[in-house]
Amino acid sequence: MKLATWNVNSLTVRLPQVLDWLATNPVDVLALQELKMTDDKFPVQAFVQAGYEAQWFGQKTYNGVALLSRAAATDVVKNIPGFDDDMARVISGTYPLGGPGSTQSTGGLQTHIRVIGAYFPNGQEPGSDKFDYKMAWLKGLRDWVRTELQRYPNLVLMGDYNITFDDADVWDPVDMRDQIHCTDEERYHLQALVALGLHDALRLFPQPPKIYSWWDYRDFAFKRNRGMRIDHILLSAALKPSAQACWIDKTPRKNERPSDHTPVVLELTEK
DNA sequence: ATGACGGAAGTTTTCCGA
Repeated sequence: MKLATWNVNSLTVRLPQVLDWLATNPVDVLALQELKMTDDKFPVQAFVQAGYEAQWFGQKTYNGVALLSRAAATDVVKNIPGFDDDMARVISGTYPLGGPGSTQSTGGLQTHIRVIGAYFPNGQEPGSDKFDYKMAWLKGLRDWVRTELQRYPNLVLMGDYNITFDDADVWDPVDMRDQIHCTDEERYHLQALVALGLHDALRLFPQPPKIYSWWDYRDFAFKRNRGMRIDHILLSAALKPSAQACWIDKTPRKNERPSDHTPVVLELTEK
C-alpha cells in the first residue's frame, strides 16, 4: 500500500500534473493541499476517470484539501472537530489497509487505516495574529489526533506541516533561525504531535543529505537546492513495522509551471 | 533593507504564501 501527500498550490493549474503523477505513481491514497477552489469547481470526474475516488473540502482563493483513493473512504470528517475554523485545512477518511486487492476485508479496525490530510497554517511571522492562530490550530489538531489514535491504531497524518523538524530540514539554518517554519514554538508543537506516538516516516529510512519538499519559486531556489522539508508523513506506532520505504519525489518540481512543493510518498507492506 | 516568483481576485494593483 502506498500513500502520498502533495501541496499542489492551485488544483486548477496543477490538475494535469496530478493526473500525470498518478498515472506514473498509482498510489492508494493521495492527500492534496492548497486546492484554492470552491467545492463546485473540484474536478471529480477527471479523477474518477483516472480510477480514483475523491473526498474534498474546498475554499475560495486559499486553502482547500482533498483525499484521492483507489478504495472508497468511510467516516469522512472535514476540519478538526472541537476546533472552530473558517478555513478548509483538514480532511480525514478511513480506508481498507492494503492495496486495492484487499478491499473485501471484513471491517475490524485492525484491517483499516485512518488517513488525515492537513494543510497546516503558514503563520507568516512570529508574534503576528497568524502565528497565534497557527499555535492554537496546532493545539486543536493535537487534542483531536490524540482521540483519533485511540479509535484508530493504524493512523497516518500527512500534509503540508509548514514546520521543519530541525536544522537538517533547512538549507540555511543560520539565516532561518527563529524565522517562520523554524521557530522553537512551532517545533515544540511538532514534537508534541510525535509524542502522541507518531513517527516521522522519512527519517525511518536512510536519506541523502539536504533533502527538501519545498523550494521558493524565486532566485533559482530549486536549481540551487535551497529548500526546506515542511511536508511530512507521520505514522502511528502500530503502522511503524509495516513501513517499507519513504521518499520525496522531486520529479514534479521539474515540470513546467510546477507547484513549489513536491510529493512525499510512504510505502507500507501488504497485509 | 528589499524583493525576487506564482496564484487568485479582478483591474493596472493587492494580498498572500513560505
